[in-house]
Parts: sequence; C-alpha cells; structure tokens
Amino acid sequence: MVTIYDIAKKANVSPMTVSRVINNSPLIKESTRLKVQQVIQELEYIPNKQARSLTSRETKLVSLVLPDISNPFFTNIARGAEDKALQLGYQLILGNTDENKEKENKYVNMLMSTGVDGVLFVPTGDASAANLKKLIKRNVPFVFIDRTIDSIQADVISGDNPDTTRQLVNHLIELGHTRIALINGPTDLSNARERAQAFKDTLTLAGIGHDPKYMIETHFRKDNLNEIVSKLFSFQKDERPTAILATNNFIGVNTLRALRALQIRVPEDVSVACFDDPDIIPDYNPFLTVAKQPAYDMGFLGMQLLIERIQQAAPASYRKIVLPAELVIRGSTSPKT
Amino acid sequence: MVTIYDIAKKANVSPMTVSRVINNSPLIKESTRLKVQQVIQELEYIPNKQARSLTSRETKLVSLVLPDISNPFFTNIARGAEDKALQLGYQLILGNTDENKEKENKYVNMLMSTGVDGVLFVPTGDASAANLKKLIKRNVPFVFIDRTIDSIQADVISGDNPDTTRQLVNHLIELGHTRIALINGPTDLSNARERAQAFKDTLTLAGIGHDPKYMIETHFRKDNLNEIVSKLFSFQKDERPTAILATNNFIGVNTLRALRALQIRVPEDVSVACFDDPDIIPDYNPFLTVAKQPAYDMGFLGMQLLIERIQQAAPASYRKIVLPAELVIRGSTSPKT
DNA sequence: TATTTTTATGTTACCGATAACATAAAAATA
DNA sequence: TATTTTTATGTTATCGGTAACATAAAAATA
Repeated sequence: MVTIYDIAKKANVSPMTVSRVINNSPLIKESTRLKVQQVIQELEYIPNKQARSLTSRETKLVSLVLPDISNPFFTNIARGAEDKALQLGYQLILGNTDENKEKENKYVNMLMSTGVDGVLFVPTGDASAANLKKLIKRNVPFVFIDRTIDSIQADVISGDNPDTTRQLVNHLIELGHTRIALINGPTDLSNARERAQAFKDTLTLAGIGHDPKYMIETHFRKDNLNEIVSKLFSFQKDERPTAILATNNFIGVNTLRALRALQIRVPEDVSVACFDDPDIIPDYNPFLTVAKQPAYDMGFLGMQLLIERIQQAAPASYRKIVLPAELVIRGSTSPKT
Repeated sequence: MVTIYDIAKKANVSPMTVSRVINNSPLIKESTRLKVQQVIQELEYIPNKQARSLTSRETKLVSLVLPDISNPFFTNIARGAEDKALQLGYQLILGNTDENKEKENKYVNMLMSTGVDGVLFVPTGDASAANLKKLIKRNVPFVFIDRTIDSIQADVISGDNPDTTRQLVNHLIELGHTRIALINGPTDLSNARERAQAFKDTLTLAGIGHDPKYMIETHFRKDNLNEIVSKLFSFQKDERPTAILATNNFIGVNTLRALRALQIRVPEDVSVACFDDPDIIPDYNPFLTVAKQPAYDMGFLGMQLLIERIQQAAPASYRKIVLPAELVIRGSTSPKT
C-alpha cells in the first residue's frame, strides 16, 4: 500500500508536507505542491481513511438502520438517504432489523465499533430506548425516521400520521362506510399509536364512533392474516366491516391475500386502503387505494438533518419535520353497497 | 472514549493484557481474564475498529455497488447480500451508480480509501474495466453480479440469460407471435448482449428469423419510451410487432406506459413480457408476464463468494454461478389475434 | 535446591495519518 | 547588512489498537 511516507521519500519532502498537500493547506509553495501532486499521481496514492479517522475522530460513515430494505417505503427512504449522504461526502452502511430488537442491538454495537458518525434510525419499538442510550453515551448523533421513541430526544422526520389517517378514513366515510376496521402495527411503535388515535378521533368526529372489535393489532411485516381477517368476517352480517384500513403496505397486501383466500371480494364485499404503496414502480393497473408518504424525501431530509447534527451545524433544540402524504384513490375502495 | 488503556489502568494490568482478553488469547490466567472482563463491562468498553484495522489490514466492511436500489431486482439482491454479510460479521456499504460511469468511479475511489475488504459489483458497462483494475491493483477482491466485464476475471453470479430469454421468447412464440420486438438495455453490458444473442438464436431456431428493425437498444432505467414504441408501431400494419420482450423490469414498465400513452392495448394489440418483476410484493393483480430471476439468492450467494475470496477460502480459479429464472405468465401476454 | 520449561504478563515499535510545536528559508523592515 | 517578520517545511508525539519480542512468575524437571 502506498503511504504518505512513500510519497515523501520520492518527492524529497517530509511526510507532513505531503499531508499538507493532500489537505490543500495554503502554506505550501506552489512548486512543492506540484512536485508532490505529481508523485501522488504517479504512485496512485489513496489516503487511508482508517488512519485519518484515528486522529480526526470522524469516519465519514453513516448508517441507516431500518426494518427491511425490501419494503418499498424503506427502499425509497434508503435511496433518498444515500443520495444525500453521497452529496455530502458520506458513505452509507445499511442494516435490516426485521423489527427485531436483538438484531437492532447487534447493529448498534457493530456501528459504534465501526465508528459511524451518525445513524438514521427507524426504531423497532419502545425497547429501542436502551440501544439509543448507548449511542447517546458514545456521542453518536441519530435522527428518527418514520417513528420516534417518547423517552428519547432527537431530530425527527416523519409522515403526518394524524392527517394521513384522517384522509384515508374520511375517504372511506365519504364512500358510505361506517363499519371500518383498522389493522394496525404494534402500538409500542409511535406511528401505530398515532394512527390508532387518529382513527378513533376521525370516526368520533364523524359521529360514527369506534369499537375495539374493529381495531386489530398485528405486525408491520409480511405475514399471513387469514385468521385475523376471518375473525373480522365471522361477525353477524350486519356487524361485519365493509372497509378495512391497513396501516402499512405489507399489512395492506397481507389483508388482500387473506381476503382472497377467504373468497371475500375487493371492493365488492369490502373496501381496502392502506398507508404506503406496495409497489415501487406502480404496475399497469395498481389496485390498492393508498396514502403515499414521501419516502424518498424523508430519507433525503433525514440524512440532511443527521449530517447537520454531526457537523454541529444544527440548532441546539431538536427539529421535527412532518411531511404530508398524498391520497391515491384506486380500485380497492368503492362505495358501500 | 474508553480505550484499552483505561481498562488496563483500572484493572492493574498492561494494555496488551487487555488486548489479549478481548481477543480470547488462551495464555491469560483465568483470574486476570475475569478481572479485566469485569472492568470492560463496567466501563462499557467497545473496541475501536479503525485502530484495529490499521494493523490487521481488514475493516470487515464490504460494499455493494449497484445501479439503483429502488429497482426491486436490486433491492432483493441487496437484502440477500446484507443478510449474508451480517451472518459472517461484515457490514455493508451501499452505492447507487445510476448506470453512470463517473458515479461508479467516485464510489470505487471512496471505497478504496475507506478500505473495504471487498466489493459486490454490478458494472455500468465496459468502461467499468478501468475502475476494476484499480481494485485489482489495490488487492481488493470483487464479485460480479448480474453482469460481467469480458476483460476482467472475477467470480460471477448471474441469471441464466440464454435460457431465460429462450423461455420468454418461446412463450411468445407458443402464443402464435412471430413479429416479436426486443427492447433491450445497452449492449456494452454483458447481460444485454447475451439476451440479444439468445433472442436472435431462439427466433432463428424456431424458423422465424430476426430483423434488426425489431431490436431496439435503450437504457435499463426508468425512462420515457414513447418515441421508441411509437416508431415500432409506425410500421405498416402487417409489419407491426404483436409482442414485445423487454429485457428488464424498468423497460417493461416504460413500455407499458408508452403503449398506454399511444392508446395501444395490452394484451389485445400487443403482448408484453419482461425480465424481473417490477413489483416486490406482487399486488392483488400483477399484470406483467415476467421471468423472475432469483435476486435474493444472487445477492446472498454473491456475498458468500466474495467473503470466501476475502478470507482466501476460495479456489484459485474463478467461479461462475448461473441461476435459472422462473417464468410467471400473467395478463400482459395473450395469443396473437 | 538449582535449573529448565512453561505460562503469564509487560515493553517497544509500528500501522498511516495529523496536531502542535520547532526550525529553516525567504521576504520585509530597520 | 542586521534584524524582524512571514512563509514554508520538518520533527515529535499521538490517535487505539496489535505483533514481536522480552521478561517475570509459576510449574516441572533434574
């Protein structure tokens, strides 16, 4: 490996002079600069970042810890985050937690050892607090994305959960639905809690009221929901839901599949809407009515907040950026029959 | 930051003893080991990987350089690669080239500086050779995934391009199509070349023959193909293609969109099939007939080959693993009318 | 008990860069 | 020309680990 010592020897200068040239120090004579740069070119020298970070105390590495990159919502977040990171000279380390606290813990430990300068973080649940406290102790800044942890202060980028829920529920109400079921993620996640609350509030405000039997809690993962859905439809005919709101794309698709397995037609027998598009390149005939959260922008802005924080260019008080979603009405929702 | 020196002082041993405990050296007295481990726990010591890699000459970082993580084909590759990396104790740095040689070059330079132990590489084209030669010079192993570069030797994981093309073309032929157009990626990419060749061969073998006017070259990116498609349909009626084969998912969707814009119906007026599903969670009613390449496995196996290579556990001769695709027939292809 | 061997621990130097200080050369001033 | 100031370069120590060698303590052997 070519080092500054090799360059120094060949250029007849001290290693420190080479270092100065590399770092564009202004106190270098033009002739020396040229001579050294020439040798750098010649030997194809590339600075060793590990050595550098030992003194500089920064690695120019950041991480994005999220549940599953193959969820298109997170795929877009990742793309936005990587774009911003590259633009600002950082490299992105990716981690998939699968909503699993042990995996999350493993990543946090590895990342601290690797010395990442900061983490864009989608927590797996309230138990993430312990992991985040480790980061705080080590002075590793992080930014919450999509979800927060009440007990931990940090910058936040999230969708507008109350407003988005309201949009979706009101869309269903406008179609004449009154028995609307909510299939939600685990309520130890802030976004699931906020969506559940807004769901109830919106129904109450519309004078419909809510009933716990229509509010189901499951996971934000690919899963089989046959049992849950069949239970919803085991009610008496005039008690069965005529619409289902799924609080993320995986739940939306899980629900569609369960309905198909149970031979319940969509939208004839039941309307279905969800948060986030399951398709990243909407196909010819996308089917699901969704509220599209601006995932790419969330990743992009999140990375920006993070790097500002890393470079101490951020205000002392934590920022919370809430982005609106766009309702896209498609074939999976129709007027109540 | 807590270092081995802090541990050493508190435990009344030398830093080297601490280092030995951390690395499970067998020459440590049990009582010392316990004492040191106790202090490590107490001070929540975490080893500094940068310092370590300075002597060990490995960073336990690997990179995946691909065109665009938001293409579901590559999303799945990424997920597979990350899973394997984590399993073997490596962290994954992600890079999106957007099929752009300059971006690719930028990543390669950054990665060498960062000191990644290896790279899983989807080259952007023949011009990638220069970048790869830099890696070779620095002794950074890499594995090709999806595409190769003729002039560069390395392990390879790819789909079975000839066989997959054959499956798709034969499916169209069986439906009665004879005027089949190919909308392909740039033929300075090995996969595009192989697909073009197999396309011609399959048609020839079927006694249909091929015509350059039905073979279009474009990009493997999201793009507007209105012009290209409208040209194909500007032929006399009995010369117009009745089927289109797109060589990746983006081209497939681009084509569908162009056809819709031109009010050409699918599959009534023209059948469309492509490589790789555009949807990662196939929606309720996926439309496109596709050949699904096993992207997750490609990423997983690719990472395995790479890490074997890094750890010098690989055979001297380069390995090439070719994985078959699965034809999924859906509504975008139908018998010729 | 003295000597050798084994086991456990410590010392020193180094990985590749840079910060902080020291010094030499050149330019400006007296 | 001598002295001061400025500019350019060099030296030394350090970041946090570990390899290689050195040495001390304990155990085994003579």
